[in-house]
Amino acid sequence: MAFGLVGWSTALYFSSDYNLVSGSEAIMAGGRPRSFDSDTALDRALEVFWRQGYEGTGISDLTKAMGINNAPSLYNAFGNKEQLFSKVLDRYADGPARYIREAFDQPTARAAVETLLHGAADATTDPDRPRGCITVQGALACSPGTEAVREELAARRAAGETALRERLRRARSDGELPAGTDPEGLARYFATIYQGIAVQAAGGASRQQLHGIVDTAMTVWPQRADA
Amino acid sequence: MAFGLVGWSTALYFSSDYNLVSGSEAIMAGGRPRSFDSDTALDRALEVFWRQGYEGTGISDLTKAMGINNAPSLYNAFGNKEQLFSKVLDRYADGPARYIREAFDQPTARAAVETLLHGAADATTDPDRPRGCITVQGALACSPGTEAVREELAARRAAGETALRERLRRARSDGELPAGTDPEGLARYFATIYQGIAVQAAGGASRQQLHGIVDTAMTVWPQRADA
DNA sequence: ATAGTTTTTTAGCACACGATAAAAAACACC
DNA sequence: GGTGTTTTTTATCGTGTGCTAAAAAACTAT
Repeated sequence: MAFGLVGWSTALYFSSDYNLVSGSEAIMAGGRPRSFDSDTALDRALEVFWRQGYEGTGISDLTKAMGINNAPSLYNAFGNKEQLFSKVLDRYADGPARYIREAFDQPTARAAVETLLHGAADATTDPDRPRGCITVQGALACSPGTEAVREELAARRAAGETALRERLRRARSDGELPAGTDPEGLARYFATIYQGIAVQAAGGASRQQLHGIVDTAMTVWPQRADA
Repeated sequence: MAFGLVGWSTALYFSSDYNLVSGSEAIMAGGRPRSFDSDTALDRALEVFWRQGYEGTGISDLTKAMGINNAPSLYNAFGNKEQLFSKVLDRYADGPARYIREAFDQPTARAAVETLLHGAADATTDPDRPRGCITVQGALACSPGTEAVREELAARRAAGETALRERLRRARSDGELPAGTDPEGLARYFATIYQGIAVQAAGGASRQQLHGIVDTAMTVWPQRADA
């Protein structure tokens, strides 16, 4: 009874979009095969959204870049423009922005922040990719009909800031940071640096210049009294 | 002869757009009077562009907000969308962003930077205006057809950074900053803070939080050895 | 071969975009 | 009151937007 209900409701949920690409490639039971690879298509879509922003990107820009001939194939595979953008953001986090999560693997908070910011300097000036950061320039300001996208990007930025704050909190507990340190304020400061670097990169600043900014920014790091 | 030629060519130049609003109100010789005030109309246009960005703003959004009934009146008064945006940016610099130029009136470079950044914290969170900074969020990323606007904004940001660099250079000459100070790098750092603050404000950070960021950012200020 | 499933293709929807030609309206000057 | 000038109004233009219904095509399983 319970199993039946659960199974039924689950099937009902998936039936609305089980042919959509979610994580890795979906298992297909028969039917005409896709003429394109979903992951590389997402990479192409990422590049366009990254360069042109959400509102600056048209469906035709996407299909052209993704190697999809017609709009219906795109809608069939990825849902509407907004859903596609979300999938693109996930792929961004797992691809070009993977360095962010990896920075938190550093043994000390200071090394984590340094790795994060120098990684940003590199990632936002990668010659093989668009300048800047899609999370910042994807939709900083937009028309009322795109508010949801703007808010999703703001939420993703906030999530990064939260992770940073928690890492700094832990560093204070561990004694890496002085007891008087304000983790919230410090995390906000480094998030501001991060986002400022994204704007600088979008404006044409060189990789070397951005690394210099990071070096300057790191000088605010609180020193322990006994150091 | 010379006067005639000059007068003629001047008239020719102005004849293409002498009815456009440039700085203050144009002197009109006869003709049907404007049904709207150009400066307040520009203020309304500024608000829309500020909130929605260049590409997120439609002509109909503008006419509605500016109190202009029909598109031709807008085109007649301000030229096309791109020209209107330029005039709006000028009005922004003389209005809500006036604090930027005024910050340079401070007696010391340090006071100038402090005034500039705390001014940014206030201006980007003014409850009576859109969040953030139009120079940053107006067109960070855009479609290929809007590249000129993106570049104009980048140029305006670069101009601010240049002014800051020159002020810091002077401070080094004056002895306010140590001889070993790098004015370019320091100016880039503070410009990054400024732009990061704009992103933070667009994302919903409070005024108080932004002032805290500024206080943290100012701790990098180089100390003289004899201080 | 047939049936079932999925994708692609074809064609087009309703609407919004930036921008403009032509005419009507409202003023100044004489 | 007429003339000249400028703005507003009316009615679009051509193009692009995000999106979709319906049919054809390409596969799997039987």
